[in-house]
Amino acid sequence: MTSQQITSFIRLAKELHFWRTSYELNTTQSALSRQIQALENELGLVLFKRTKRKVELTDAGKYLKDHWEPLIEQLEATTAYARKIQNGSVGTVAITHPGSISYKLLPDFLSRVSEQYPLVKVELVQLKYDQEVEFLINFKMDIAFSRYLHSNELLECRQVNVENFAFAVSENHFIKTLDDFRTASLDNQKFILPAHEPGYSYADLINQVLAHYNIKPSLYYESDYASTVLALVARGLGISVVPISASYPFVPGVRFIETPFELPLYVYWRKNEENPLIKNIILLI
Amino acid sequence: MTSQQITSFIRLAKELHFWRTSYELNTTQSALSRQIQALENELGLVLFKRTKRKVELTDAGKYLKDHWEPLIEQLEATTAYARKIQNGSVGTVAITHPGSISYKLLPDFLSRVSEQYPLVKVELVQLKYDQEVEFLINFKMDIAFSRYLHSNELLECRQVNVENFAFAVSENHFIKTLDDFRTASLDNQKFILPAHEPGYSYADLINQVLAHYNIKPSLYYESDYASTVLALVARGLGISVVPISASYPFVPGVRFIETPFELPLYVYWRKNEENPLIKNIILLI
DNA sequence: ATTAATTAATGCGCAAATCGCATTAATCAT
DNA sequence: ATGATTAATGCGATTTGCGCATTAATTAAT
Repeated sequence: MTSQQITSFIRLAKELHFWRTSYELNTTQSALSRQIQALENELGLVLFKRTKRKVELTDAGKYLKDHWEPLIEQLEATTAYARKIQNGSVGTVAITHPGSISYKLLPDFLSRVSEQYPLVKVELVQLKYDQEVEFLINFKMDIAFSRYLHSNELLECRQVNVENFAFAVSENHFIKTLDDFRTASLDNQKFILPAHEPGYSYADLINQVLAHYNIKPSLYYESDYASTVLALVARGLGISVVPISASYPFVPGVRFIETPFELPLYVYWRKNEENPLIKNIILLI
Repeated sequence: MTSQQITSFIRLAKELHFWRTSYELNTTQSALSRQIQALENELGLVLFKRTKRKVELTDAGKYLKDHWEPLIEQLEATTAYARKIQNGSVGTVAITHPGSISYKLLPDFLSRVSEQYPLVKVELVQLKYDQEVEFLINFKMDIAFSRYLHSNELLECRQVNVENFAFAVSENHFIKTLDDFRTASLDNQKFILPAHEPGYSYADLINQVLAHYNIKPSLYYESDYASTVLALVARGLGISVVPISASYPFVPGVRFIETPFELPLYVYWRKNEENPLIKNIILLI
């Protein structure tokens, strides 16, 4: 049984005229006639009552006309969907990202994704920096935006952009400008910073900033999540150093003081990624 | 696209082994390999990732395996049902019958029908005798059980059985035996009889019965429906003459007095009936 | 009643597809 | 390094499918 036979049958069942139907199907009357004969033989069914003059459906033929048509449509819809899977315009992509980009860069990116690939589902996760590589390699994540410079043979890496660091201080804090950091004494100030593990690029960059202003933070809270950090700053619990993009949403009670120090953002993915969907998404970045 | 290709694909998608699958499908490995290739080419899809050593599904292949299988099953179920329609084990038959056979003969017959053809639906109607032929010819009815002897060129007729007439009298009526009909005077008795149109066999037969007992009913109610007639008799509104089978259900308040007069039952259907279902049902009678 | 027109089936020849056999090439296990 | 496994492929034989032309049946028209 061929899909062609079935579609021919359905068309003929509607037209009830061999010659006209064969013309519409871009074939000859003889071919159509024999296709239908073959179908009837194979199924052991008489689909049409034919005279030399008229063609009409049998009861069984009527039934099959009604019930095959939606099936064939479904069949075609299914293969069409499979084709979308294959060319990567359908599926799910898991992305991990630092909290700071969720205000501007990530939404911009996601709106481009859903514009180009409306059927694609994106799973967003914020991972700690030390899990990023592992989750990519284990296929738990597909794409990682990261502030950190990882070097791994299995991963590809590109720098996405650069932005400046900013101090985040409470609105009421006596430090209000960048100059205040140079002049004022900061010995008693608490700092709220991400986990400080030497050898990791992000921590190193923050240290550079602090060092430039002669800050040696002795007391601080520790958090890797921008939203948490800023909430603590707003409550006057300390000063933090964050990417300036963390200031995009209005954060009540927090003053951002931009520094000239720069912070890159990287994106990582598996080398030789085979999934066409993920390849497509990466091309969008 | 062939149904064979699809079933081959599904089997291979389960086995993930060309040689074994081809063996199960009673064909050769080369044939199967090329079938799958042809399918992939036609659809523009890569269904399997093959190495010389291993076969595994692509994402698109996985999707199609999951979604094609139920479709194919439905397709087969559909043709199977169509085959039932063709051989007449599925469909609807409209039957008209006199009320009196609905107690014994008709239920017996219907239980044989639903035993042999469990999927067949039967529509039961009680028509007046003068509509029976018309409705058969107009395809409003398919089979007619009738007490009447119609002669029509387009119809076939067989006698189904013969039963006796019986008088139906109220329980309290002074007439209690057949002898009472010979001896008692019945001049003032009301009779409840079907429409009395001369020339119709059933009416004639009843007249014969009445004549034999020297009854000349002058006053009577008229009804063609057994259940109505008996209800009137039970209320003491008159005497009736009915087929003895009308006594099968317990009819409170009615006494049946069997006579030796016989009454045939006929069955009618269209000559050269084409519908295989109706032909099958008629064969059951 | 005869003729013409319509229309589905069919015989025939050719082209294309399919199949099975045997072989090849890649991969895995030992 | 060797042998075993396994999917792809070249090749020849067969089958299938198509188009053309014709046939046969039926309807419409004269």
